[in-house]
Amino acid sequence: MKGVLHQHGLQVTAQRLATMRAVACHPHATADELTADVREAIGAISRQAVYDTLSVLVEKNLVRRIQTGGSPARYEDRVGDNHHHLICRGCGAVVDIDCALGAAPCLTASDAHGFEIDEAEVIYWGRCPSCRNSARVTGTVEMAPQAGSPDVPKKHTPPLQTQSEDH
Amino acid sequence: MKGVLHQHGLQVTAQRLATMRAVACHPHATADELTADVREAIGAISRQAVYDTLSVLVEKNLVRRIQTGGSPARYEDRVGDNHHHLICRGCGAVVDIDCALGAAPCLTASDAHGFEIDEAEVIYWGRCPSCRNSARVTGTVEMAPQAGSPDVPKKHTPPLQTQSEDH
DNA sequence: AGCAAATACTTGACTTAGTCTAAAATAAGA
DNA sequence: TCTTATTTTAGACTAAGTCAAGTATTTGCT
Repeated sequence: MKGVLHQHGLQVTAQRLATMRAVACHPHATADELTADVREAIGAISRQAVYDTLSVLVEKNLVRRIQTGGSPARYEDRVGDNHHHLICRGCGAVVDIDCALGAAPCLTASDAHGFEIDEAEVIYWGRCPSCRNSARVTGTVEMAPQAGSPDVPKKHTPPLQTQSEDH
Repeated sequence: MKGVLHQHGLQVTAQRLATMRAVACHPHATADELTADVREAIGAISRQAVYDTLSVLVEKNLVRRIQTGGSPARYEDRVGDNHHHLICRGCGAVVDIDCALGAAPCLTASDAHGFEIDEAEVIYWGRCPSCRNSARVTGTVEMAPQAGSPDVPKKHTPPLQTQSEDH
């Protein structure tokens, strides 16, 4: 792990190592969650140091940043293998999905408009099993909610069940 | 246009009509850009009214919200036809791309993990022709920049050349 | 046309996620 | 060990968007 940093011409610091470890242990975690995790591990770290480390790692292609749908950026370890993500509209859980089409053919757009394409990001949006259930339960109750869609969990304090299901 | 609002049980107001018109004229524009546009059209509108109108339209599936990569949300008119987006890493320009695979087969994930998938969002990341050129020009200069990647345009005041190339 | 109720708009404070800057601390090479 | 370059910290700042209370506009009804 130290070696990886060194190879890329980066100084080896406790903060960086701990941040890398945190990303490895909690795929799809937000910067805030990672900060909390690193704090538990090494006592203290500034928010800024975590952001900085993550940016450096993203730049060096050691970590991938996933930024979607208004929710804060998430980070993961799995780079290089073109895999995609399945995100629950209800609770925000993120699950890895292997590319439906094999290696990287989904990189091919029908018409590139002169662009030089370097990545095809695919995000499947849906509802995880438990959110499907709870939506159904709420739906049967005969208590017509005042306003707002009944299934969107009010946006505050997202449950954050970030779990990876590697296989 | 009034009819569309009416059909969905929404009150017809000048602000809403103007906002709809703005989205139609400027696909992939941000809320701020749309606000500016509406102000030109009808004199004044609050930021909040624009956000509110856009949210309602998104909810009714009359407008699609595209939220990616740290840049502010963008809105477009084209709904219902499963098309994708090609975004320039340099200037943030967004271009519509017809689905490479036909109607909607890209909705099929290899393993849905029990999720009920309702949308597959595909974003192609790359570099538009003009950003490719300017990067090359800057690259030839023998002036080794101090820090940061030489091609990322400093993040401030994004050029916002949001242009749609419908065909 | 006029009126009451429902819906929409305005204003301005607030929140969240992230960035900038300058100073203090730390690591690496001589 | 000393010096210099790089990192980290702290805290102010910014951008994008949300919340809430009060005011204004639409709409359906008479």
